[in-house]
Amino acid sequence: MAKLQKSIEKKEALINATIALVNNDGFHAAPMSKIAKMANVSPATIYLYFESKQDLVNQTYLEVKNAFTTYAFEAYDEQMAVEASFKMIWFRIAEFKFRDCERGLFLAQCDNTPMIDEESRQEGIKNLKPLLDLWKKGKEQGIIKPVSDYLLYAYTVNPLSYLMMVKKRNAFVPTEENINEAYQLAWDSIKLT
Amino acid sequence: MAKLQKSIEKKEALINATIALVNNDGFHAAPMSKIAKMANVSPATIYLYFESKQDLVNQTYLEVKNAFTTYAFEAYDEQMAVEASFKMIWFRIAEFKFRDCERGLFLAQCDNTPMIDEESRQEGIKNLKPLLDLWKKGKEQGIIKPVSDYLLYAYTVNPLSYLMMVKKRNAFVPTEENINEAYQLAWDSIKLT
Amino acid sequence: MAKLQKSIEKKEALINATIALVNNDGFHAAPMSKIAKMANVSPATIYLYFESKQDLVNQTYLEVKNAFTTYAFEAYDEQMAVEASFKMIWFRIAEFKFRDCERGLFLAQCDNTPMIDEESRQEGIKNLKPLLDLWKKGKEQGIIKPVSDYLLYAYTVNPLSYLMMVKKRNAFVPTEENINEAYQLAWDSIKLT
Amino acid sequence: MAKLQKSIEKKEALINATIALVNNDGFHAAPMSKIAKMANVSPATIYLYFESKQDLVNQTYLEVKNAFTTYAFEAYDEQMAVEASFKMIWFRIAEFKFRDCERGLFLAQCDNTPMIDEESRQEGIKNLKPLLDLWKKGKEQGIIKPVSDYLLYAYTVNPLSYLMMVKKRNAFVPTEENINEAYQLAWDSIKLT
DNA sequence: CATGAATGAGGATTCATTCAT
DNA sequence: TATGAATGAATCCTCATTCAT
Repeated sequence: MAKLQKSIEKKEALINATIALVNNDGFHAAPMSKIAKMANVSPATIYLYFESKQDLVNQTYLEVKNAFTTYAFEAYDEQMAVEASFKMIWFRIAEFKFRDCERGLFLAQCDNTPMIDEESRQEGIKNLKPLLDLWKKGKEQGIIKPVSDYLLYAYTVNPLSYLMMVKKRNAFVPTEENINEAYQLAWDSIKLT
Repeated sequence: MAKLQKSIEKKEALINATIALVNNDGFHAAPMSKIAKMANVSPATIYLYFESKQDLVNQTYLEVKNAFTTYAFEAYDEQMAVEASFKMIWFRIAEFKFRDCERGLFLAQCDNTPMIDEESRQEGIKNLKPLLDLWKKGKEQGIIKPVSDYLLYAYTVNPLSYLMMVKKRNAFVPTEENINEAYQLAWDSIKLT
Repeated sequence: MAKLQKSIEKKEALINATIALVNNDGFHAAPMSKIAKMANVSPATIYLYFESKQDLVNQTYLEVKNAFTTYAFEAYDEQMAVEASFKMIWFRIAEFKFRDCERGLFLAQCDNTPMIDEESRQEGIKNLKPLLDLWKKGKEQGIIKPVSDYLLYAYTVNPLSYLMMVKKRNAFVPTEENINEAYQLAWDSIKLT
Repeated sequence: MAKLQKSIEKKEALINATIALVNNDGFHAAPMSKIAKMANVSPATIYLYFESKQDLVNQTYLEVKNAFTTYAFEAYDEQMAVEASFKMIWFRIAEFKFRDCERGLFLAQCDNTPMIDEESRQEGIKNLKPLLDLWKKGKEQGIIKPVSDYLLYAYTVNPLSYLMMVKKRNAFVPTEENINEAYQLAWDSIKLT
């Protein structure tokens, strides 16, 4: 229906505005009035879709996190070999982050900041299940080091957040080749032997 | 002199309060009034030591970054072998971060947020020179992968920031053994062969 | 429309409050909070109508200056003789100042104080054009002394500001007769022969 | 004594600083700290010489007003004819104001602003006695118009304040000849016949 | 006398949120 | 549903004044 459609579009616009503004200035410099203006909406309208600023940010986080993991695991197939699976997922993660730079950056800032409710954070983590399953299998098969998932995450996925950051600041803009190198570092880090 | 001493103590107290409050609530929820209260001074007093809130945060960042790198490179000796050097530095970094958790966390938040002036950020980066020198040597000697320093940093030092974060949230509190594992992941990631 | 009407009323109320408070206490003792209270609005509301305190004062000045000159020159007719014109304008000026004492006083304070932006001051001066034209004609016809307009202004219009001041302080409350005398002083001052 | 001397110098410096700062920015933008700095003195020191900021400004006013009238009436001689006396006094007033521009301006601002205590204002007015006496004599002798002293003041002395103002703003810088013209306007204004 | 450090009260301004329409 | 206007609470910061030395 047209009405529902418009409603969804407005919500989308608000979420996009939130991402853009929080990315540039941080949470504390992204006032509701600016978000509203950027989304071509009255400040009051935001409260038709979100309960509060916190809620807006939380939902934005979840929305992006969902898109992120959906994309990452879209082609995932439990039948594939561990290393191949990991490689594919890792590259899809990288692809998402570097292609949709704004969204990737936003996630990074959420993950490194007391900006998101603990509840939403937990919610976001659930999405990673396929990756954790894969790691479990990898460990069982003696392909991946038998260490905490937190360590595996810290050394494979999280570095990409850092690289996003420096890219955003134009300190280091990674090339295709750099991405390949990065994958190698990630895999060498966690693979057994 | 007693006066100078007191002055230094007050500045120290303000910096500590800033770290604590920014860690818990983020920049946007760390008002000057709270910082003042926590440091047992009047809000107006802050402005005797710092020009503005931004200046306070910048200086805090630099202070901590200095303490951090000073500690990390304290025992560094150019004569040592590359791997041994790296291991020592890495462990000192880890030690600093996990021992002085608050400061480690504060740095992580500064590094992943548009909270710090670009100028101060640049200033902070300069301190890493010894590590960059070491990597250069390592690459020349064929011990470390010939990739950008940004990649090496992303896969050795930055993961520690992530681990700090999850520790702070009590999601995963690393043991001594975990630290050792983490080092192994870091080294395996960047070493050549 | 009712909404627009209310909006205008509110702006009016703010301007009136500004005039009253600046008159009594001077710019430095007319805080936005007091102005808001006197106008029966929240401090924040002021910023819906004015960009800043400076803007509020500038606009108030221009508003009053406009009302003032509009009134002064309303009945002005270029065809009239110079002396008659001058007399009429002078009396209208006097009438405005003494009838709407608050506004007259406010202008006087603005004109004798570094309170108004230079830009707004220039804007306000433009309104005087009819008087300057009249003086030009008077000089050409040998009726008015051939001296700078600044001198003519200083000896005809500005004295009224001074008289406002002393009236406000209840030092000397001019009667109808005093006004007539004042006019005589003004005219004798600038007329030729 | 050297000590007393130094004390007087300090007070003088404070008064000069007050004049300069109030002239440029108005009372509200002349903080004690700036005044202290300009006088090369600690803020606390001001309070050894003046009870409060208000007291400082009041005393500055009286000091300047005294200097002003002292100079104006210095050569006054009751025996002289009325017109000659008036001319002399008027020119000394003009001379003071235009030579010591800063002080002249300061007086003008004090006289047109609720900046000075009523008490100090009254005190300052007393100094004008010689001029009032002269006017009285002039009226008795049928030389000066029989109107209120306030009117006479408004049309002879006060215009000079206005001319100071425009000079300060570089709108109109009076020449020697302009001053002579101004005197003529003043005298024509109040003289009888 | 003189001061630099310290501060409580208050200033302008902004912001998340609400309400009348 | 959508809004522009409105606001109380809070934010950063300044200032006149005081106090320990």
